[in-house]
Amino acid sequence: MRTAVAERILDIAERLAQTRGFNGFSYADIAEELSVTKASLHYHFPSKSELGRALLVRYQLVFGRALEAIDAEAGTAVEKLQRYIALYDSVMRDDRMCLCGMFAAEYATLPEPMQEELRHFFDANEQWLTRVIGEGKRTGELSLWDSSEERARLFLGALEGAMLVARSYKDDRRFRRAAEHLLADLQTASRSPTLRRKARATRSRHRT
Amino acid sequence: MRTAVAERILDIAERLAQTRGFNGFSYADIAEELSVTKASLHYHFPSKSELGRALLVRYQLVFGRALEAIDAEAGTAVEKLQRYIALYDSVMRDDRMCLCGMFAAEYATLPEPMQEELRHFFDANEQWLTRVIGEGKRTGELSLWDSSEERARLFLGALEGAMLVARSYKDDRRFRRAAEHLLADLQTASRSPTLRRKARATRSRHRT
DNA sequence: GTCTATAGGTGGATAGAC
DNA sequence: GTCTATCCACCTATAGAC
Repeated sequence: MRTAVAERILDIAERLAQTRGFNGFSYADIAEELSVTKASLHYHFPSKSELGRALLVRYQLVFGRALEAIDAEAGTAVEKLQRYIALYDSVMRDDRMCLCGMFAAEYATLPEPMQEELRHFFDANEQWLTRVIGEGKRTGELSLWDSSEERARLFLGALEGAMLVARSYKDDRRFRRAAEHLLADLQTASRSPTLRRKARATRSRHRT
Repeated sequence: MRTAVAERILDIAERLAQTRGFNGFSYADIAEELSVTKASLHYHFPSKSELGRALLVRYQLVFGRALEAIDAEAGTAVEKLQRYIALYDSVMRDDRMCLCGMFAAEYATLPEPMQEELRHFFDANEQWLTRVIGEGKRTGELSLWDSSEERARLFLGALEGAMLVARSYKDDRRFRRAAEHLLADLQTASRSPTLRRKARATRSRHRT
């Protein structure tokens, strides 16, 4: 179990990381906001690398619990995806970027342990989305011409990208619209014969 | 007209910015690669802020010319979008992130002149995409249930996000697949009555 | 234009008193 | 656990010789 001070440090560091990036804040920033010295912070998190890893581990834990709550409470696949989008939306409304989207941009500069945790986050999200989209496919709520996994990857990437761009305009409606349209596409992605031909063509291209 | 040395500095800075971010490289990095001293760099670009702005201005110029070339050479809207995607794909194959996607992540830490140039880049891209998608709509190549502008924003954001995530896996096929599926959605986004109802609902929600 | 030298600041991190 | 004091590496930027 982590101390209350450590949690406060993580809270502040998380917000700074989500707004300015991992390379965009320092121990001095946290220290000032918490009204302690930099040295005190090093007692709780000896290195910034360890602080960053702790941020990612906690973020995944919270995110994972949120996904479990969605599974427990939401009925249909569409409802689940709507609540998944709402998770991202609440981050945007707080003028933040998804922590992992932010770290993905800085990937090349991150210590290896953080890179590993980051991939783990994306893997877990893709797996959850793949499952939910697969459920929706089976129940007939969603109609895709491609695989649930491909669709999950597109979905995740598109949400991250929509956040990224919307932040430059400080316009969270931009994000919400993109998210809604993305979900609408899933619910309707064409059943036309033309489309099915394309799907076959795309799939065969990927096999090569 | 800019000197050859200034161009080389921009080339190196651009690659560093696209891989490590604007806050992820220093004058020392460029100096070492160019085998000159840091002081020499300041002769060409007095401050890092000005260097960053020069990067964005040149990037937009090159990108803008590429879009003009697409307009001149490509026939159909689908061909244009394919070539637009190819622009991003060539960046990915070089293990880079779109410069502007990268800067978008660091937005909060950028000097104001760079923030302005960044929004300008996204605006120009959205306008071009809006026009091309609108063309495809009129010719019947594309079938969307929402506006060309909304679709353009989703398209741009989704490409940026797909790049962002794919880079964490050093897997450019990930990006290509997402891009292909995104385009396929555009070519087919459902004509079903169910969809049209949804479109009306979405539009009315946005009016409020 | 490029160099040496350096200023002035901030980064992460540690030692040791309390 | 938190502090003061300090280290050293690195950052952007400038002065002035060549």
